[in-house]
Amino acid sequence: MVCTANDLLEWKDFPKGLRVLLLNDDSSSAAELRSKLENMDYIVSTFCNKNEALSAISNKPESFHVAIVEVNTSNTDESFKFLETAKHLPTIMTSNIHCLSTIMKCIALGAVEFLRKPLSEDKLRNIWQHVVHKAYIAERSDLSESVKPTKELVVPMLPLQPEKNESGTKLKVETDNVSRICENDHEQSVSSDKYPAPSTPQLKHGGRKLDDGDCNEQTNSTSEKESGEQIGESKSVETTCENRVADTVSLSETQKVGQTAIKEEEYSVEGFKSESNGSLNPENKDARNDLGCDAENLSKGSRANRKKMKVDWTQELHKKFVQAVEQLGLDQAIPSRILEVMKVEGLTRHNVASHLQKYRMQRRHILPKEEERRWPNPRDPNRSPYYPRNPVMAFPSYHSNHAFPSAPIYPVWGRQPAGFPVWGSRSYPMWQQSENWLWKPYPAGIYADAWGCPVMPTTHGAYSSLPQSFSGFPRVDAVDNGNVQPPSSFDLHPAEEVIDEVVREAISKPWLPLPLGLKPPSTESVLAELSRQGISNIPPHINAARFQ
DNA sequence: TGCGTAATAT
DNA sequence: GATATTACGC
Repeated sequence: MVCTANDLLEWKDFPKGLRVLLLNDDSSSAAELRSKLENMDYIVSTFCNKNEALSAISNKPESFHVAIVEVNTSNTDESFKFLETAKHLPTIMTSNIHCLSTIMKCIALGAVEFLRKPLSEDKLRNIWQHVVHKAYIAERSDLSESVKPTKELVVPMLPLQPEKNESGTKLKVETDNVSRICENDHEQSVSSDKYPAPSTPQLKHGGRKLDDGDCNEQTNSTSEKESGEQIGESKSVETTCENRVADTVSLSETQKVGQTAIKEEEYSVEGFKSESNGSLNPENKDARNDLGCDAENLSKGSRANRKKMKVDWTQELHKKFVQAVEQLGLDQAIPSRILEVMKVEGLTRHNVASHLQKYRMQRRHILPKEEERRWPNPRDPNRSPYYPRNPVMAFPSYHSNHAFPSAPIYPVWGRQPAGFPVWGSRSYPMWQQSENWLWKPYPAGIYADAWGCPVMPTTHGAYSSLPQSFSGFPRVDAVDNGNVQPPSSFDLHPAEEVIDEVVREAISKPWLPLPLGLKPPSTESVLAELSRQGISNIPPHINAARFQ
């Protein structure tokens, strides 16, 4: 280790006195560079020969904190060898070369940064950051098996940084920043030398000032915020725009890309899509909060990236939801249980609760109105008391723009004004109607979700396995109160005469939706009946519908 | 801690 | 305006 964290702690006036090894074939160029560095109170040792430089390093490793090596077309191999040999020394490559492969190779061989010429003072001034980074990384590596918090390690270094920390508050902000950085670093790398120090920070952080207690929105990307570049940020007050990102190439860039990709990784959940980057998992909220000021002050785009994802209640997802509700029964359908039944990864109890809320609202407020409209007179003799007044929501309005359901569909039956027959309970509003909570009519080949056509339970098992609305004929009074009660045995097993009456009515009035509890006839039986009646030509749009 | 509902955000 | 999310009381 060239320079340890402890060394830094004891280093007054850091980075003054930073010892720089300068390896440059071109003596005039070297002299110019040396002059600049010395003006920054750095101690420069110039070499024009790789072997001499390596020898010096070998003899007195402590003599150098950082190396600046000139690469040109004639000495690339030499430079590469230097990198390979002096791995422990943070080495910055400088060059006029714009060849990406060369740059990449340097970085791959351990160069902490590749600076294109001309070298601005800003670039040179900040070379010390690589020393800090290296020291910190190495220290952490040594402590990899200890529980020593990274914050403890780095925070003491802060006072060594510029005098611009004027107040405790400001320092705290910066401290937090650094600690977060450390944590991020910790996530991304375990092996220190594997990853070079961050590229010259000021080049990417715009004019963000340390003493600006507020976190300005001067960064352009989240990844920059989250990368480890803020170490020594205080040094980057005077930033020039002349050599921005394109001038600086280092693996940090690569790291950041990967890191960002991970952070922005989307959940791939059936029926979900993300409107913003980030995890669907709302637990990330905590992570965001942890970012505190930074998170709160990200640019608008970044903020959007961190926005909690909205769940897109697609038809498929809603179907799962309703199935879960059906399975549990309305009174048992609480968010946590629905969540369990749905088994949709990434979906949270909150998501379900919200959806359940809407679901209930629709049941409670819209359906009764619809029912009133359809059955204005409660004493209507045609109104069978055995029809539930509040059927479960069958066809929500949302996602009408989604593709047709791939799920099994119910056949159409009866003739509707629009020419589309439909199965369903008479107590369901006709779902082709334009009420906004209903599915908008499909242009052709009307399909409906399975819940649009509840069927009589085929078993008489435990009540809890069946939703009231589907398990027979819930008591109207109970439903009207908004308190759905388990149906009585009568509800579960209506008298035969009642069933007969319902069936008779269904047969005599085929244009009405089927009441709850009646299954549509099978394809075969329909075709057989039509054939028996001498009807052999089936309209294509009916035939196209998938009969079950 | 989880639920239901109202308020707020998108 | 519709819907999702969040806040809040229970």
